[in-house]
Amino acid sequence: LVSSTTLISAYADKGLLEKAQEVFDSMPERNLVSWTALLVGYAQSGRLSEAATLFRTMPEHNEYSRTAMLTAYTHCGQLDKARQIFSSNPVDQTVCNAMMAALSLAGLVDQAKAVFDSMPELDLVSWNTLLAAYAQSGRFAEAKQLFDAMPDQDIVSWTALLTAYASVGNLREAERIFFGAMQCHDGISVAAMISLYAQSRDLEAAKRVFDRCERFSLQCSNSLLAVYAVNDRPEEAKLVFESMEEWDALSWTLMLSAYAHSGQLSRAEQLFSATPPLAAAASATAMVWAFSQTGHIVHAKQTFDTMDQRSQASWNVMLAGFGQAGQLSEARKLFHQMPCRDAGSWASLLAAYAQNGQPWRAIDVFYEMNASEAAAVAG
RNA sequence: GAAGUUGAUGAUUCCAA
Repeated sequence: LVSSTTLISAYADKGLLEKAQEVFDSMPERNLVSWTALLVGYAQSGRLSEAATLFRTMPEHNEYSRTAMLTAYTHCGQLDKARQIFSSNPVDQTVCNAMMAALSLAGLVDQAKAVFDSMPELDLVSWNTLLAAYAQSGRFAEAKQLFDAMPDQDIVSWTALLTAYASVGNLREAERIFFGAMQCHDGISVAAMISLYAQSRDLEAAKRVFDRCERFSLQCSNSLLAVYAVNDRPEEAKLVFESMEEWDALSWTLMLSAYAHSGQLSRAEQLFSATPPLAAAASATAMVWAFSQTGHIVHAKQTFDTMDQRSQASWNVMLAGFGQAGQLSEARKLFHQMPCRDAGSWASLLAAYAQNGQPWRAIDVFYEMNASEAAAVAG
């Protein structure tokens, strides 16, 4: 039982869900841990419907499975469902922390603070979550105040503080923290500093930090790849990509969009054909986007049709593609085919009508939304 | 001995640059 469950987790981590499912199916008996491990696997690959089905059919739940499902809904923009899990179960520290993160992701920082205030016990994750919520929403004063009030701080807290300084454009203070106050670093803290330099348009400094810290490779490389992709430097991106020792789905997406951004569509296609299964869904989405951007809506649709796992983002990208191409009836059709819709889907449909001289239909669409969807779009 | 929550990075709407 234990070793099969370990195997499920291992496959799930690598995005090999078919394998994980196979192991799960062949188990003579299962427990909550095995169910949850598989659920998390689907959730992390963005396969929400499969995760939800597992959650519904599993014989029992505990804090682990509830937290996992709550987070899965959050990452797919389904805050309502996350709230439902939260409010219909007994209070649990980790579930509260996850709910705070969910609210923060939806931009509802004050509601996250309300959860924080209601918690009987706070741990480091609770403090860090609220700190990050302030930092990400540009509420610097509150972030700093909370940081100083925390019983103790770890590298997560320090990195969040770094973001807080960045959000108010205080690069000097961020440097002082990164090179001075912080006593240790990991891939994410270095990646944060890289993108901070990139935001202040100092690509040289970004590269310098990267060169000094290559031992934290994957996260730092992705961060630098993103810098080059956005700044139209496909050659430098290629150098980074080829020097990497491991790649995740994001690395592939970044490299593809570096080519796409610079108009090198054939190079993008070439790379796309070499994409490993782990990155297949993300890469295909990037290609759909690249084709739509360059007016190749037919190719975009073809690529979309060959995908066997469609994330929420991929549906939205395709929808936006039809909008840009002026194919409104296709857009509307796709919108109704989508298994679920998040704020981005509604926004894309609205934009499609608005940009094609039919703003009144956009208004109709707007009134079709229910209140929570409208709130999400407004947010 | 196995599973969940927090920090950086990308693609989808609007705006800005």
